[in-house]
Amino acid sequence: MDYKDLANVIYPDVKPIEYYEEKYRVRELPQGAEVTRFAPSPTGFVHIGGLYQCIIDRALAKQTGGVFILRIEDTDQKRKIENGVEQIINALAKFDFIPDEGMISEKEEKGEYGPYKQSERKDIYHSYAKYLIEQGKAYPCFATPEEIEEIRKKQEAAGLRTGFYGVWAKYRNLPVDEAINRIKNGESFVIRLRSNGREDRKIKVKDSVRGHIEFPENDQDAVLIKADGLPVYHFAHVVDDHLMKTTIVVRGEEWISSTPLHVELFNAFGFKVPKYAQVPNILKEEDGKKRKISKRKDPEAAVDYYHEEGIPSDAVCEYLMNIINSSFEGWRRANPDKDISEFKLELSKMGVSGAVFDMVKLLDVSKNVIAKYSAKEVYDFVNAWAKEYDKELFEMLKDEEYALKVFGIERENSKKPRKDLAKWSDVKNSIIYMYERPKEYDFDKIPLTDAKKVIEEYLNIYDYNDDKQVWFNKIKDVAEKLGYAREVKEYKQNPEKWPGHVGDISTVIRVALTGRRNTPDMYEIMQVLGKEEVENRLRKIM
RNA sequence: GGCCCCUUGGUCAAGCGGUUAAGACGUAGCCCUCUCAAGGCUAAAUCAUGGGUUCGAUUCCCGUAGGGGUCACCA
Repeated sequence: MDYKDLANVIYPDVKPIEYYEEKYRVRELPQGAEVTRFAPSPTGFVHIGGLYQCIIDRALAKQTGGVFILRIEDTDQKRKIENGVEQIINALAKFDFIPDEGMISEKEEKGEYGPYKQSERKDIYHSYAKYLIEQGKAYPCFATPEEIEEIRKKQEAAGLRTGFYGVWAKYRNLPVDEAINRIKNGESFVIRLRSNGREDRKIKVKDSVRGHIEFPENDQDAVLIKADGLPVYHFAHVVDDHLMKTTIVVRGEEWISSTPLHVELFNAFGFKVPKYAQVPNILKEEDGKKRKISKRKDPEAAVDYYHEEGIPSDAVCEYLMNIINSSFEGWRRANPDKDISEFKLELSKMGVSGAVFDMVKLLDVSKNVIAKYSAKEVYDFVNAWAKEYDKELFEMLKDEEYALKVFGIERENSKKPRKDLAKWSDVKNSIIYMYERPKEYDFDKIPLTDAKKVIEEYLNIYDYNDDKQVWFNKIKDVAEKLGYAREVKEYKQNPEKWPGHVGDISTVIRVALTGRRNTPDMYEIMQVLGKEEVENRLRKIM
């Protein structure tokens, strides 16, 4: 009885790995092309950190002529939720992340290197596990939870490292025939790596973001295949990324400490180790301390949050790109109209320390992004957002022609478009007065009787067809007639000479029209409201 | 606790042996302006700490502190 017999007892009916090695050929890609992959569990939840990784994955693939894969890591049944894959795909699609290859719906996929859902790759994992067993590089382990606990306690009592290694790896040297007997008796078991590593030897791993990292070799007989027959992450990662020809693994920094194991596994098979880019987490500041942004505590950890708030996905991506490569900001300034995909992302320029998520900065980025949209684009975005999240706004926007005029204020014919919108959820409040007449008026320091006089005078000379210059001169005329300074500058030089200046007069008109003291350009507002509405609103004061 | 990673203004950060230590967001002030949003200008604000190495350290090395990660039949 040898390892081969053992392997045959455990996995009698699987194909040899040569079959898969033959099936998944080397990709025909340009020199230097990167194959990247985003590999979430089907929890239905996309974390902002996941989006961050996707941006890197896609950028690397795109700028090198490579491939961006979406793979689903569903080897843990506990993590699975109904339609989790679909939800992830949809969430990513909202940010224009359409993978080149991999899952495209709950059950469908595209590409030649699948299946792209790990639960459907069981046979493949078994083939590779079998190969390792035949080589004596893996073995069945029958340790019960109680045994494992016992070992751990002994190790702790002795002040040693915990885990299955060296003499502690209880079933590592179990004779083959005994193992076979136990298996035939139906005993539950896992497959563990028979590690060759030594803790007193160092290995150096290159990380594309951090440079070289040195650690002790892995010497743990890590579990490869669980008792349920599904692989553990480490094993699936090695098999999948080898077979899918991944060239660079972008993943969170929590994986750094397991790379020695991964390297050992790649070496055990004789496979080429991919590059690793282990990226920092996005942090949240709380009570002066920084911590990883959390799914449970922080709503902004979920990418859906941004969609609900109406923060354009372009803005979120640009903000994240800022964190990935801070030179992006300068590039954007120099290339205001280029697509984000034209920016050349460089892993070596990436920050390594983990950035605190800054919502204020995001909103600022968002203002700039929105300022570049045309009235029609704004309309389409707002409309789509309102349809889902604000029925009242959606109804308000039914008259598209009018809405386009409203969104065109200080936008459409302006070289310096207004920058006051940061998210679609701000829209209603910022345009409501274009749809509803003011309910109350507050003229600030101007008494109501004076306000009425202003309106009365103004109504006499108001003409819808005036151009902006004439329009403004008429307001100045009203100011002068009522004894207010015609120019703000004059007023500032001798404030005691007048009760106020032209600005106060226009404030009266503004409040009468909109109920607000602060609005965008009043001339444009009046043009959009139209002659009749302007006159009606003004008369209402009287 | 072992191992590993990280540490420049409030935040994101440039820097890669000699700099007045960029820039952006935010904050404050001024200018512009019919108000606001912008825009322009200006200001305050940073190299965690102790040792080395060096003519010279933010930069290189070591220690310390602080933060984070990891030590699962979870990813």
